Amino acid sequence: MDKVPTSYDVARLAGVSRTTVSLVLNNAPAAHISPETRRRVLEAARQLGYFPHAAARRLVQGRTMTVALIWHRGPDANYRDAFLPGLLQGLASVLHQQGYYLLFRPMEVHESEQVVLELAQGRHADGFVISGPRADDPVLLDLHERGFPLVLHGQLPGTDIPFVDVDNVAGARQAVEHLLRLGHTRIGIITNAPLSYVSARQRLEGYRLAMRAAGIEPPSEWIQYGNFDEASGRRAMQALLQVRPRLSAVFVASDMVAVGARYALWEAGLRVPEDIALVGFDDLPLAAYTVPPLTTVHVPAQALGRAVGELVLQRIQGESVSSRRLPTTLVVRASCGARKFSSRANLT
Amino acid sequence: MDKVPTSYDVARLAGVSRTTVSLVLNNAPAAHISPETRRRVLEAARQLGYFPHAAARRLVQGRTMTVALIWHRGPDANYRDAFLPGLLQGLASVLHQQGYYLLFRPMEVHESEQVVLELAQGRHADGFVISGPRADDPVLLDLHERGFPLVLHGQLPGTDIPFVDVDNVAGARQAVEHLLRLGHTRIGIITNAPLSYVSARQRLEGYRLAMRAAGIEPPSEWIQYGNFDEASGRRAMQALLQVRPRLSAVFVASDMVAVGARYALWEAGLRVPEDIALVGFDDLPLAAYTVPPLTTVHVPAQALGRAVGELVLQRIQGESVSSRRLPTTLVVRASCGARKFSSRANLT
DNA sequence: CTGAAAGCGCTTACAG
DNA sequence: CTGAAAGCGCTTACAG
Repeated sequence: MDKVPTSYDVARLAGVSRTTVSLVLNNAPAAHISPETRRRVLEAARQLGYFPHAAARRLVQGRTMTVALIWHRGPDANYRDAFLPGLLQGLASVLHQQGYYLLFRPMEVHESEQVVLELAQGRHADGFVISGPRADDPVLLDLHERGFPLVLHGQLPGTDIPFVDVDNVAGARQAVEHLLRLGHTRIGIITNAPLSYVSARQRLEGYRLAMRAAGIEPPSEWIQYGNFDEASGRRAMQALLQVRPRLSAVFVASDMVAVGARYALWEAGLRVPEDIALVGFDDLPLAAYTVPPLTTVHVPAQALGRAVGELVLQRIQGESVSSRRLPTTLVVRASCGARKFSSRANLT
Repeated sequence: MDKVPTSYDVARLAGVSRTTVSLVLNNAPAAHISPETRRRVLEAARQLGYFPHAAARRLVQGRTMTVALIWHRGPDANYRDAFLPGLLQGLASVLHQQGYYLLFRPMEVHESEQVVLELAQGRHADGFVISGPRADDPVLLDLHERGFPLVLHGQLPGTDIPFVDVDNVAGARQAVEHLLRLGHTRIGIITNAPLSYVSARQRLEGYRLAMRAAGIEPPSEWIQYGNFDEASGRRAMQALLQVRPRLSAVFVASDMVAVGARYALWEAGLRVPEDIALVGFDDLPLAAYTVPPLTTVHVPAQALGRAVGELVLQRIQGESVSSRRLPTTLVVRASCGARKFSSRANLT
């Protein structure tokens, strides 16, 4: 590989000192450089294809201009993967706009938050976005308390580390209110995950709030628990089908789980939405192409990425920030029965 | 933020020189350190939470232990996003295993490969994986010729830059041979993209090879062109439905396009697979949950990521490598008609 | 087996 | 307006 030019090469070619090269290239505000000198330096740099050595800059400036995204893999890996491209896109665009780089670090189940400590202490990044934080590790809290810029994507109960999340309670509530408005009263729920997950508790809470506001106290047999995947949705729906008289609608707090629930209905010979109406949560790309298309709560993955990026950048600049709960929007398709459709014309 | 410990702090606490600290922590092979000294250094480092300053190491060692993933966004952004999590996961795991970090850099349509030059010349990374390379830029070839480790994900015609891709020709051929084996002879094709895309040309080629081997010369009206998304698939299928006598099967060289094609069939009141059999390409997660489930050619995203990681690491180590075409596997579900299914029992 | 010294390529006070 | 010098925190020959 060719040797790469240094600021010395640029200085020599332009006939100035390395100081001047640095001043020009960094647009140093104080130092006033003559237009002619500036031009010569810029031209020399361009000609040599010079870009300052990142490590040298980082060392002397004491900052890396890098944010690390810690991406937890876990039992919900498939589920979360669906959000990765959007989140990454949103985060990267905000960072790039401010001249920051993005270090991507997936974390396997067996790895501990020790990884974050290592990245932080070794100054690989100026700040961290932790996606899918786990509650059982003190490292994060310790780093946060020591002032290290940390922002969570997803909530971690019992800490004051700033987080970004979707407003799960309001989103679920919207979904259920929509069903209520359509005249349903016997509305069941399948959660997206076990209640050990914050999001599952919150979505269930939204369901309860909507029902109570309508004067309905849902009995426990109307509530079943999903576990991220389709199989869990199928099982849960089979359980709900035992309820007598039959439920007329079910809110499934995850699109993937909803796909399994829909399968169970098909197996049981029930039509959607004529026999049972369905509303999902997440608005995964596939939701628009299920049969019938799934009415669901849209989760704005890119906006989450941007928000998380904005917060971590503010933290890096030393500002204090407060957590953000992004609003969701209900996407009405055919599975809720709000739209008239012949099964043929509304496949997608 | 607290000040972070340096090797000097560790040296002082352990009662040795910084040289020794470095030797111990880097497991320097030559220098034999007494077990007692080693233990003291390790203990001191642990106690202080010391990790060497990344920038300082990079500067002195002349390498970053980082690979950059350049992710092109383009007209096919949605399409490619579906592969991002798998690719990223495979790539990151290979890199991590060898102690490398991953820098993620999305590239918008308006940005040029100049970005790669900047990252390379500024020594932000030791090597690059370029996903979705574009043919119209000389920067990549120039960097490659200067010996910079570059590996492409997806092919770039007319260069000898090593690439990793799926074997599109063989995959398409498999798909079509499967339909032929089921007794179909009037088999149409909808490409995944315009023929300006290498993968589209190759998949069409696989189709042609299979047909010719069966003694069938498909007329041009059997061939329609998709353009990544569902809408293009719908249009293309509508065109294919004009063919008389009717085709009995269609190979759609992209699952997303296939979803649109399937929609067109629904609109036309045709059943899958009874009236027209369908085979897709890619095996996106949603393929298992279309109605009926889509028989398709599986593209191993994670394996692509691992392969691309292995190649770039070898290039960084100075080895020369040759491009790799990974095999695909046909996933037989219900849309091809090979599996008996009642429409109810085989929704998923 | 261990330490003193040089040097990686920058930026940044500090002089002039 | 521009240059000489120090220093960021490491690793690595080189001595001892």
